[in-house]
Amino acid sequence: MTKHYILQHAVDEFAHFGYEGFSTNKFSQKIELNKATIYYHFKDKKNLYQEVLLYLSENNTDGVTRLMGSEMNSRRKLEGYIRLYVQSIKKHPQIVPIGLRETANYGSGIDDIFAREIARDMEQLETIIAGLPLKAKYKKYKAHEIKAFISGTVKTYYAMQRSSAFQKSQRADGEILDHIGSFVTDCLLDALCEDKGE
Amino acid sequence: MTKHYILQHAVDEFAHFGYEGFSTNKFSQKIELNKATIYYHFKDKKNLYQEVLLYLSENNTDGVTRLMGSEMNSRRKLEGYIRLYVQSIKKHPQIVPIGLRETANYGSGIDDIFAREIARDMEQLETIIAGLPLKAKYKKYKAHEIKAFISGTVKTYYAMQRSSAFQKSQRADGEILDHIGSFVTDCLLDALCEDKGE
DNA sequence: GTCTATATAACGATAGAC
DNA sequence: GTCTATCGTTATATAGAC
Repeated sequence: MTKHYILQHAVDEFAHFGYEGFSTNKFSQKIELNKATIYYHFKDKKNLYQEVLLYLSENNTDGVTRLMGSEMNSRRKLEGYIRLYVQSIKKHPQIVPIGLRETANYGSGIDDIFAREIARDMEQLETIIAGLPLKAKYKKYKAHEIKAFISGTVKTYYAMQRSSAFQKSQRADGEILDHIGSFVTDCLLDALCEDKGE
Repeated sequence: MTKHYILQHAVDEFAHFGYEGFSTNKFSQKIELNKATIYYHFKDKKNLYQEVLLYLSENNTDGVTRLMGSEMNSRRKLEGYIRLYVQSIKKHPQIVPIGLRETANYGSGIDDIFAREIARDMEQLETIIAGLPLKAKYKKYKAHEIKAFISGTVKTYYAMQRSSAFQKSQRADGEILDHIGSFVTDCLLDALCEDKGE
């Protein structure tokens, strides 16, 4: 299906150049399809980008919802939450640059549907945290700080490892992401939770 | 001085729209200066952007260097390192969106001078970490993970608080940044270091 | 559903008057 | 040092043939 073909390649193109840097001219040439064909399948550039965002966020919330319904304790649920996040980036590494740019735009390009998905994700993380045996000094922190820790650290580390400004370790994506995922999980649990609590 | 006037406003414009989204036409109208005047003071758009990056990174490395030469123990030095980072964003909040987009670009727009500054910063952080009484399980982590934690979490949290997609707390910049700075500091020291070590 | 051809606007950048 | 005027290019988007 042509529409799917366009979408798949648009994910890479937006990840590489960003929304403003994305050119329909160059993109159509690169994927060897006429520009008008793209406009037949997608209303405009903005619509194509929104579909890309939707495609990248698919099934993420489902996994977390399944996790919430499980019998695990809160420590395991937080581990699972981070693992699901890492897995989503393994599946679609384009989430990293696209997500970082969205963060940089202070959510100006986020529509209502997306805002609601974000709110739901934040509520689920909030629930997990509420079940943790938090040390007293960490009780003032909520889901926002933890979310910023997880997504900020994982994306930044992945981008650093892919960056030309740092010595490239040339490790595979999966290895890099598992590594930083473990760091975030260990760091969070060791810092925030009472020893061997729960 | 006109050149400084242009630069000051360019910082805001690039922070708002990104490099590709920055229009010399609109920018010149906004600051009520002729477009040709801008091109008299700056060779081209790329040069203006590089000067913006340079302006935003001024004096940051100096503070860290001063910190390194002090008599503090490594815990205090790490606290100081994070505080200096937070202060640099307080002084120039535009670092957040611009920095996030640079990270998203995997360092493709970073020239050699900048790459060397980054490398030096990383070495200094490495030295601080080497002096910490790390728990055995954290000895495998280096400056890259810690750097990603600090800069990723602070920037992401600040952007989230400024974002329309989240409930805005309407706190002032300084308050937001001190808050997340404390979180990062506490979290890092509590997780990584042996209790009351050193 | 995919193409050719084109409309219209904005882009970055510069020549030259003052 | 700042302006007017304009160049050449590229951008997003569409009308209409097939």
